[in-house]
Formats: sequence, structure tokens, C-alpha cells
Amino acid sequence: MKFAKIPMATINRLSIYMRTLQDLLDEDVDVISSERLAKQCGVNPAQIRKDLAYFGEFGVRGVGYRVNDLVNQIKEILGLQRPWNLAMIGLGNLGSALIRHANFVKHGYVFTAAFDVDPQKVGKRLPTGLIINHVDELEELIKERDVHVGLITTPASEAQSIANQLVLAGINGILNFAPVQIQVPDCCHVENVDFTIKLDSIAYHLSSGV
Amino acid sequence: MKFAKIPMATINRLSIYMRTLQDLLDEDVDVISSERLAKQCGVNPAQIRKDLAYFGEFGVRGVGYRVNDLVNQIKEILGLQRPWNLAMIGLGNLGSALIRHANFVKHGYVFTAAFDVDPQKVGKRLPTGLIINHVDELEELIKERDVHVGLITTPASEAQSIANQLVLAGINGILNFAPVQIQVPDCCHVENVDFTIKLDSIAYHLSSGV
DNA sequence: TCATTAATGTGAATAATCTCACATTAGCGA
DNA sequence: TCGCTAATGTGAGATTATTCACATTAATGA
Ligand SMILES: NC(=O)c1ccc[n+]([C@@H]2O[C@H](COP(=O)([O-])OP(=O)(O)OC[C@H]3O[C@@H](n4cnc5c(N)ncnc54)[C@H](O)[C@@H]3O)[C@@H](O)[C@H]2O)c1
Ligand SMILES: NC(=O)c1ccc[n+]([C@@H]2O[C@H](COP(=O)([O-])OP(=O)(O)OC[C@H]3O[C@@H](n4cnc5c(N)ncnc54)[C@H](O)[C@@H]3O)[C@@H](O)[C@H]2O)c1
Repeated sequence: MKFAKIPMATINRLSIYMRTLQDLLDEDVDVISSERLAKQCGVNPAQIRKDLAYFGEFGVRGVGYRVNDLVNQIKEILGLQRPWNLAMIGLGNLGSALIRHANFVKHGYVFTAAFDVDPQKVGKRLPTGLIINHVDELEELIKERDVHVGLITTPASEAQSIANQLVLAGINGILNFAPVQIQVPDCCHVENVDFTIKLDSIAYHLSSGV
Repeated sequence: MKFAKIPMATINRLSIYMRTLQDLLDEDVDVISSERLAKQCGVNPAQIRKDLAYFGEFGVRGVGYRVNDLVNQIKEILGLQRPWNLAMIGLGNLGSALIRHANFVKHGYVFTAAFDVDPQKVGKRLPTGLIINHVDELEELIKERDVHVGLITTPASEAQSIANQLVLAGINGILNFAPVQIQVPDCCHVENVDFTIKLDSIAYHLSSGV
């Protein structure tokens, strides 16, 4: 089953499996079957086995998966055995809430740069110790601090312009929180986060006969 | 094409179309073809036509779609022609950032209740004027204020317990920001928001040969 | 050592989703 | 009025994703 094209959905599920497995580790669970893991993750057991089968054989037949090993295997698959450096662009309500959130560090993501245009904010030191720089210094600092991924939390009107600057600075991954579709060259991978889409989906389900 | 089962993916895309169309309205665009809209939304033109075809015929052959009409049609489909009342549970970093965000109101979502357990927070008035109540009063106030959807922004350890309380209070829709899979009866629709999954996906793409 | 067992790994079947290609039709101008 | 044009609406086909079902195999204990 090697070298097949990997479904995007598989990659996303691997993240979910990993989080659940990490919780299980905290509860001192050593081994888990695809059936039990599936129940906790809300998926089909065969789905888990198939997802993993794209990358190798990680289980023990008749036994299940060793939780600790599987976490490491999934980290390896996703490229999370190394730290990733992040830059936040836009330190408003959302950007500030995100950057102080401990969960990122826990998963190997480190903010090594933060940018804004507001003179009130530029120069300030964040709780993490990081200093907010002016967006004019974006290209220089992104290269200097080896930033891999940019998080856009500016107003929507600025998002495309920021994306352009990030691409110019050599960034290949963007997590965009602004509610616009940004255009980038193929070399750059964009993921969008938009909560209101999820709310709309709930509204639809509540309206249309549940 | 009526009365077919509607793909979940279609519902999510309708939200995206709607946002893009609203932007177009602001730019005084009256009419748009599926081709142009598709480009802006990053999808296939036939996809848009098919998505809309599940619900009726909204375009004009040879011309395109009237932007204003289509926005209204999509709102109708998604159940957004009426306001939805939200409750935020957990007014920490994330909850506070979200509740002061103007975008929700713009899309017809109104926070009518906010809950926490922290004595420092309970009783305080938010910028919107809403007062934070103790989570003990959750059931009572949710019924009283006709809340339809609950947003969980408590620590992960509390999320399941809050979900249980929301269900007991009669809530049928939950937007969960805590990084755990919560279990609810079928009558309740849950959507999860987890940014780190998106980051993992970016990490995967950056690692595996781009 | 070898049968038993339990849960994996996977080919095949099914289901869901997307894309193509084109017949259809509203609007427009001659 | 009628033909032309441009873009919709949609059946059929292609693709992608999920689930089933079972052959396979590591561990265990008699
Ligand atoms: N806050 C939320 O809960 C929330 C929810 C969903 C989406 N969003 C989106 O996230 C984005 C940020 O939301 P927010 O509530 O934090 O807004 P905000 O206004 O509080 O913050 C925006 C920040 O971006 C800075 N900024 C503006 N232009 C800039 C530029 N060119 N370069 C760098 N920085 C710049 C501003 O100075 C400000 O600090 C918006 O696009 C919003 O729609 C926010
Ligand atoms: N902040 C982020 O950027 C971010 C990002 C991703 C996910 N999340 C998740 O969102 C959740 C909240 O994150 P945060 O950074 O705002 O945390 P936080 O600690 O700042 O806020 C949590 C709030 O919940 C309240 N709370 C605790 N128990 C409660 C209960 N039983 N009932 C009601 N309120 C209760 C606390 O008093 C606090 O105000 C966490 O699950 C976190 O993992 C946060």
C-alpha cells in the first residue's frame, strides 16, 4: 500500500488520532485497538487501519497499536518530529489570543516573529517575551528567524497583501484567519480557518428538520 | 434535482460563495458568472452550478447570477434569514476575543448569554454590554434567552461536561473549540474548530516534498 | 510445539463527490 | 420575429473516499 496518493482527509484524521493517542498516553494506556480508538475519534475502525496502511504497518495483529509508538509514527508522517517556526501577522484580538496559547508549543510550533502596523503595538513585548515588529521588517526578519509558516490575523482587506509579502519572503505555508480567499502561487500551501462557516453549517442543520 | 441528499461539502461551500458574493455586492457587482465566482472561491464552475441545482434554478442562462438575489437565496437555504442566538461558555483568551468580534453580528449571530466559573469574571460586563453569568445558571438562562447554539471555549477537560449541560438545557447545536471529541446525542449537531489540525496539515505539505 | 484467539492489513464492493460535455434557454440586436 | 450568443442546468462518466469482509499473523498458553 505504499506510494499511493494520500487523501487529504487522511492527513487531517491523522492529527485527530494523534491528539487522542496523546490523551491516552496521559491516562497510561499502553495499547489500543483500532476499534476503541475509532470510537473515541468518531470514525470507522477500518478507516483508521486504512489511513495508517498508506504509510506502513504500525500495529500488532491480535493486539492493537502501542500508543507511544503510534504517536511517534504519526509525528514522523506529518513531519512533526522537528519544530516549526511561526510568524503571526496582526496582533489584534484574535492574534493576541492565539499567540499566548500554550497548545501550539505543546505540539512543536514556536512563534519566532510577530508583526503589526499599529504604532501602539510595534515595539511592545508579548507575554512570551517576543517583541512585535513593524510589518515593514517582515521579509528581513522572516528570513533571519527561519520562519516556516505565517498566520494571517489582520483585517480581511489586508490579507492578500500580507500573503504576497509572505510569499516574497519565501514562506511556503500560510494559515489564514481572515474571511477572504487569498491567491498564492503553487509553491505555497494555504489553509483557511473560518468559524462562521461552521456556524452556518450548524444553522443549516437546525433549520432543515435537524 | 430536488429532494436529493445534500452533500455536507455543498453546505460548506454555500457559505463560502455567500461571503464572496457579499464582497462583490460591496464592489457594486450586479451579476456574476459561475466561472468568475468559481475562480474567486477556488472551485470548479460546474461545482457551483451543481451545488445550487440541489435547491433550485437561481441563474439566468446566458447571463449569470444576480449577486443580490443569490445572496438571499443562499441565506434562505442555510436558514440565515433569521437571527440565531449564541451562548459563549468560557470567557478566557479565546472566548473573549471571539465574543467581541463584529463579524458574528454581521452574519446574523447574536450572543445573548455568556458563562464562566471564575469569580473574577462572573458579574463582569463585556464590551457588548452582555454580563457574564455563572455556569450554574446555564440551563435557566439558555431557556430564558432562547439560545440556539453554544460555543465551548473552556479548557478541554471541561468540554464534555459543558456539552452535557448544554444538551440538557435543550441546545441542538454546538461549536466546540476545545481540542477533544465530545459525545452528544443525535439530536445535537456538533462542529469542531481546531487550528492545530490545519497547522499539522501545513507541516505535512512542507515536509513531504511540497 | 501447535492450536487458539484477537485484531491487524487489505482487496473488493459500495458510496460519495467532482468534473466533463453539451443540450437548453434567456436576452439581445438585426 | 428570429437567429446568435453566452452561460446555465444536468446526465453520464470519472474520480475519490469509505466501509465491508475476511485472510493473515503475532502472541499466548496448554
Ligand atoms: N476575532 C475573532 O474572533 C475572529 C473570528 C473570525 C475571524 N476573524 C478574523 O481575523 C482577523 C483579525 O480579527 P481581530 O478581531 O483580531 O481584528 P483586530 O482589528 O482586533 O486586529 C487586527 C490587527 O491587524 C493589524 N493590522 C492591520 N493592518 C495590518 C497590516 N497591513 N499588517 C500587519 N498588521 C496589520 C491591526 O493593527 C490590528 O492589530 C480579521 O480578518 C477577522 O475577520 C477574527
Ligand atoms: N486561545 C487559543 O488561541 C486557542 C486556540 C485553539 C484552541 N483553544 C482552546 O480553546 C479553549 C480555551 O482556550 P483559552 O486560551 O481561551 O483558555 P483560557 O484558560 O484563557 O480560558 C478558559 C476559560 O474557561 C473558564 N472555565 C473553566 N472551567 C469552566 C467551566 N466548567 N465552565 C465555564 N467556564 C469555565 C475559565 O475560567 C477561563 O475563563 C481551550 O480548550 C483551548 O485548548 C484555544
